[in-house]
Amino acid sequence: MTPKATHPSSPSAQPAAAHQPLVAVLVVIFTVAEGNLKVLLIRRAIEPFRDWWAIPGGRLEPAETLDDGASRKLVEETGVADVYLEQLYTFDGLDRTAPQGAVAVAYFALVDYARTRLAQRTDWQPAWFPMSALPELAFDNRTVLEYALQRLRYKLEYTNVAYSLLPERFTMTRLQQVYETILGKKLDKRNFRKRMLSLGIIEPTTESLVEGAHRPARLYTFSSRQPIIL
Amino acid sequence: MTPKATHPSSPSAQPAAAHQPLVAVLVVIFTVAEGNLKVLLIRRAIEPFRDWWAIPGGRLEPAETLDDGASRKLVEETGVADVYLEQLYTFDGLDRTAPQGAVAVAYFALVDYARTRLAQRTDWQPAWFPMSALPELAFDNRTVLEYALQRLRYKLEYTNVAYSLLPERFTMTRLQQVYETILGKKLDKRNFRKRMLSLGIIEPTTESLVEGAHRPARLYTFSSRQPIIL
DNA sequence: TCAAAAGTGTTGTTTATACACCCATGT
DNA sequence: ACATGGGTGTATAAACAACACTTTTGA
Repeated sequence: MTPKATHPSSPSAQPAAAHQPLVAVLVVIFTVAEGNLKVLLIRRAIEPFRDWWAIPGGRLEPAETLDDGASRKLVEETGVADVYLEQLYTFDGLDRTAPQGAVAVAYFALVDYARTRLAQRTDWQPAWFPMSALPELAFDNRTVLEYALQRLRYKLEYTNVAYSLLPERFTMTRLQQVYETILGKKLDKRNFRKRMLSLGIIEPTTESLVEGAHRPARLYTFSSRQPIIL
Repeated sequence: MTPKATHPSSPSAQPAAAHQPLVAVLVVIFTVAEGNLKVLLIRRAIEPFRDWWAIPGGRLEPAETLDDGASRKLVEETGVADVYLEQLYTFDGLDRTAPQGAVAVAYFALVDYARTRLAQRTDWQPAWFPMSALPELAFDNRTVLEYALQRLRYKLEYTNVAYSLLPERFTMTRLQQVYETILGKKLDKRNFRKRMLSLGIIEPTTESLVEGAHRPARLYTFSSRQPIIL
């Protein structure tokens, strides 16, 4: 959803160019891999905070909407489109190097690790970091990540956004692991299965996955791959 | 809460001044009065949409944060401070008169009608409108109002934000009317009282209010006048 | 036949809903 | 004494939490 609007000009408005804050978009990209919730960070190539890790982002292109800018950034960094992407919050810039001020419109996205192909750039070095082991971050990007994580945890409880973290077909255990990883706690297997099925967010397929020296696991799919509030 | 952050400059960043979108703040100010949920609108004094009704807002002053700008607007229009005020969403400008684009950071506020003193300005004419009988609005401000109303309804269910709509002391019936007005439906009196008290969001005082030819009503206060997630 | 993960039901507790009468007051 | 809004409890249904054993497979 991207409603659009703008402001009435105020009588106290300044001359157009003076002190107009810069606008940037940030995209917090989450994935679940190897039992960890991971976030994509890039290494800054320029001052300020040169060589520090930071949330990917940048300025809007001419005539680009915020949503479009966020989508573009996401594709540039990971190669994926059509994933869950929502506006998170708009932060005041702490970038003291921008004397006119800076405003960062943050988004967050959920991607299936297996589908991502990170941009290979020597100046940029995008890489996944576990949320539990973050490096030191430029600006106050840590605050942004914590805010995004909190929002993700809430959304997981009352929406089907997990669809964006998993492939077309998956086992119930795999889905449960994704929930457990993000929420940071163990869940009861029977209650979890009951809930997922009774809420109708996933459906069994006729296929199963033979994986090891044990009973094969039924494969499931999401009933909808559009965001749904339960 | 106002976490702050900014962006890493991108290698694809444009020259600093070109196509930089304008930033404005919008403040959706709600109150409950006369059995209606009302919103404060102003009449635009300038083009575009001159003489149309619109959500109050404007540009930031030099070195002003978004939260500060929203607070300032709120005080300018209503004279009240220390009320519930939160960032709502950032909208893409549809203001085609701004060729470089425009971004509107929308906030919403809840005020006690009895405490407000509207600015008396001939060029500005702030006035309360029931959400159920809005005039035609400038830009697509209607979308913003609907988004704000939806958020308010959600918040009412799982927070104590109603404190910002009522005076220090109030009757249980008054509180219930506020909920009913905003949610747009009748609530059961006994269940409502049980819930408010068991969640601990309000507390009885020793006082009561003698009002008419019937039993006096006990007065209550909010346990906290800070926002609390229940 | 053993190890490993998949799969499956019941019970108790908490939370939400529905619903009707008595109470204190002013006129 | 009556009209007005204030105030109270109980029974049912629904949602959630706790908990242990059997099944299917490969080695």
